[in-house]
Amino acid sequence: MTVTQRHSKPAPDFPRPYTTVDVVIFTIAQGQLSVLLVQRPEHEDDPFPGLWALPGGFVNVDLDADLQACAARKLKEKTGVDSPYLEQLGSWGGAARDPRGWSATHVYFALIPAHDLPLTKGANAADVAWFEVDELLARPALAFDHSTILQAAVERLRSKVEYTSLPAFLLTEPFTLPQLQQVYETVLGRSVDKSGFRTRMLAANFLVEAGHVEGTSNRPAMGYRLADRSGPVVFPRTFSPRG
Amino acid sequence: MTVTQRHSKPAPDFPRPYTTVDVVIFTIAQGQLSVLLVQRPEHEDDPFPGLWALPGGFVNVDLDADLQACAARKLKEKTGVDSPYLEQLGSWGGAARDPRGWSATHVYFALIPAHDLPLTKGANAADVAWFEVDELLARPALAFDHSTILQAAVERLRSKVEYTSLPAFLLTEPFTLPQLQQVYETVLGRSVDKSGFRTRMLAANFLVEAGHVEGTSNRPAMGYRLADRSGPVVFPRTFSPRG
DNA sequence: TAAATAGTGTCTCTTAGACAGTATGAG
DNA sequence: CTCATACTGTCTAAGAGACACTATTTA
Repeated sequence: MTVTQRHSKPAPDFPRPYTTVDVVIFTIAQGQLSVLLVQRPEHEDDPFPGLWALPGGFVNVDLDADLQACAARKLKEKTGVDSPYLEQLGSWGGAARDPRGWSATHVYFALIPAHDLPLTKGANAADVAWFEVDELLARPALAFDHSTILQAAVERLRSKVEYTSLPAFLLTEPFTLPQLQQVYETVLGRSVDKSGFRTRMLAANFLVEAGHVEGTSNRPAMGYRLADRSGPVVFPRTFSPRG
Repeated sequence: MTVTQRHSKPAPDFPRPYTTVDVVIFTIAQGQLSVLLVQRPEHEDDPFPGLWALPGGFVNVDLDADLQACAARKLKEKTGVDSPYLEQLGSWGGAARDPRGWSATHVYFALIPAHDLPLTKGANAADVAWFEVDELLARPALAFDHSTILQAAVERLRSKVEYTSLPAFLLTEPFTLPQLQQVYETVLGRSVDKSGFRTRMLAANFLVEAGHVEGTSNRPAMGYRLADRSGPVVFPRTFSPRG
């Protein structure tokens, strides 16, 4: 895809900000909500050398048809995952966030199934690793304004988990209701009543049975798949326990 | 504010997309949910000549400290309103949305109190007018991808109105509960039970009494102001009537 | 007193939450 | 058998929705 200058005069010759796309990639690793980061090059002339940052980079106007495609490309490059849950989080732009000048980044957030990539340098690229979200939030030290962005992403995720089926996208299919409940509890950071949880999930009608799954031990549980992988289901209420 | 090239090498010399900011400005005009549009110049070489579009334009890297400031500036220019409710809606970018080339727009949405600007050309600038949202959605004919963006903005607004105090930002203070209820009903397009509505609003604890307001006729009603104008309050449940 | 709008009381029914119970597998 | 985990039943209390009622003004 190339930029075509059709029968229109060019846009006024304003100085243009840098345009980038960043992706906040969540997974459950080692039983913790985790996010994928890449390490900035150590070269002194690069901004934030050696610091960790969200995966992302400049929009390529020849490769990327639109912003979502650009985000999907970057996600594929870092994780190999092809069709995860991917939604737009927002955009951050200003004069101060990048020492090279005025820049704006379009941020997406992705959920991918539990990844066994250990919490060390990754396999696909050097200097890629999973980090536990809670540790990053406690000691924010990411490049650019990425700590702020990460915080917004976690807030959005935790808030949506209260009333949607989003956590299902963090599991490989088929999964069991106890597994799903565990993911909810991990993300929310609190326990949830089993009976109410099951009623709620089944009433929302977004799961289809997929035969019994041989658990690691004891009684096998029913396995489920998502009826529709295009997006989460919204529950009429929140999970909040009684006041 | 100018772009400073500090002790960092410049960013790689990728072609940069155009960067714009657009604002979806809602108000209640003539008892209808309405949005402010500006007419594109008639000049043949301009994209979408003569069509109506959302107010917005290129980011000015010298004037605008960040995206939000840019949106606030554009809103002030068109309406004179200074500190409305302003939240980010999202961003749209791609090769196809502007004939002049790859572009990305950061979209904000604003709520301003009922405006008496008639549904004709405005006072501040030529070619500015309020349009009823429902008519625009029924016959989408805006420039660029602005019909798509408007639809997303209306969906976001209607969805948030179900469980937040957002409509209060569409009223001038002090306002009465019946007035507020009327705004909810206008935006939602359905009626709401008076008793439940009052209980809910008062329980949410975001209103402070401001003395009785002389109504246009009959019994005067209590006037209220917002306890906190920085953002809406979130209700624990939705407005949905019983199934 | 009538009309109009502001504001309250009350009943019912749904349902979330809590928790105790039963079912079904492994060893 | 026991133990562990999957799954179900039941009680209770909060609160939303529906609607009828009272209150306070103008004309």
